[in-house]
Amino acid sequence: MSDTPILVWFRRDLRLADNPALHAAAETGRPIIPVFIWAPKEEDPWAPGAASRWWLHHSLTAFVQSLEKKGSRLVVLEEGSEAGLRRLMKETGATAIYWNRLYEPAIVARDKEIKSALKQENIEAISFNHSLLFEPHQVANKSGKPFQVFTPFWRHCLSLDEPASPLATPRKWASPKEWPDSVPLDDLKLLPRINWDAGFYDTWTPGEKGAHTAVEQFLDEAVIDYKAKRDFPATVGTSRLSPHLHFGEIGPRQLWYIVQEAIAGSDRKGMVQGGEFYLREVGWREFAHHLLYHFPHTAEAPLRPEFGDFPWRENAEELLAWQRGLTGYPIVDAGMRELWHTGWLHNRVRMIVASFLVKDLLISWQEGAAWFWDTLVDADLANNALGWQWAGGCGADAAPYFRIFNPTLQGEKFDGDGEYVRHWVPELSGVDASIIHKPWTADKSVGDGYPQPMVDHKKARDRALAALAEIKK
DNA sequence: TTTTGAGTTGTTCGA
DNA sequence: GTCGAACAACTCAAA
Repeated sequence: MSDTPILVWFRRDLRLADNPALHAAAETGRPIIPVFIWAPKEEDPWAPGAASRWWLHHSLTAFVQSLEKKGSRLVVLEEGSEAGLRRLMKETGATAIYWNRLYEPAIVARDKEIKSALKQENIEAISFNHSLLFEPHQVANKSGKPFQVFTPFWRHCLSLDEPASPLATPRKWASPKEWPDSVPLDDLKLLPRINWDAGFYDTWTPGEKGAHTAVEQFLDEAVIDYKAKRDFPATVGTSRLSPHLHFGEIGPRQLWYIVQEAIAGSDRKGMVQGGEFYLREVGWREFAHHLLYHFPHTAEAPLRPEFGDFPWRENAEELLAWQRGLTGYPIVDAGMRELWHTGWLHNRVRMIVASFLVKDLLISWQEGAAWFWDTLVDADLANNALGWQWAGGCGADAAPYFRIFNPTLQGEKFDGDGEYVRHWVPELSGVDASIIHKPWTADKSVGDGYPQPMVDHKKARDRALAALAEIKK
């Protein structure tokens, strides 16, 4: 029994360093069979979108290579998770399964079921925390309830014990004498059939190594001025780590210690402030997971129930104009085109395009969330739900009622010289900075082929306020 | 139980 | 151009 193999079930923890399930399995000295199961139906209705699948394909490819360097392999299955695990145990004589926990409602339910079924049969099924600094069930306010406001949530987290130090990559581990069959990665058909992902390759390097390169770059360049620079989409002022974090190519505990170390090792004031602000953003990721775990309906439905009656408009044509980046508001269109081209969008611009869809067009945040889900390489259910509900005013935001972004003003504030717009909206590349965020005010027509604004913001704002007043009653 | 203080990211108006 | 107040009285978390 003690030398039977252990299955290490990899999901979105595609890394060797600080991987608790792998680490624990390696400690036993028993043979390890790494397994990945592609069973998107089990995550329904939130099976990975197209951009996510692109990332997953390349992340798995990189992960297979790192495993092979250790003399190991990745056994890929395409079937139901429980059935696949059982079949593999039978085939290999494995008597234990280790994995790292996830927190999406459908996955929690599935994993719980598998765990209790296996445990009843005396199979060792052990799960670990790899993806959060503070797990949802550890954090509660003084009345024992989950938090719904970020600041007290994060203050509370920081008062708890510091997250454990990251685990080292196991130097080596035993492998089974014979490897079971594995589905070739290409057979999963994760890559898009039409070639819309060309721009992704210039932008991203999925995989554990790519994640660490991104961290180093962030520490070298951006973290110093993070607080000041992170709002300007034309500069590389953010970490761009979100997809790496989502797929677990790096974990937040690693980030926590890397950033703390950088702060301690630097005498530059901006580093302390930048580092702390950055970790606060990591805290938002924690908060998003906290909320989705404790309020599992919030991927689909508003956290604030009164928003169930909100008079959203349905308008396929306007939704399409937004998706295509043809709204006539340059900063919105630049953002939507960056998203389409790179599978990612700067955080400031996410807020701007979201506010435009929800407040200016009065199209529901769920429509926006669905589009982001399909097009973002970092699409993450918890973060997506929190972000869109925040934009919609129906989520965890203490004072949302009068916050309606003005797309012209936002453009002028955060892309003052128009560099970002010029890059993503070539029709406007020759337009002067003074009017690039309001090209419709030009004396003579500018921007060949660029559309007129699809709504008048002032009127749209009044319409949104009226709609908000309606559900207040 | 009641009270009190505070809340990611904003905009507009009028001085 | 800059600044503070109003937006509208809300909800959460802690004392």
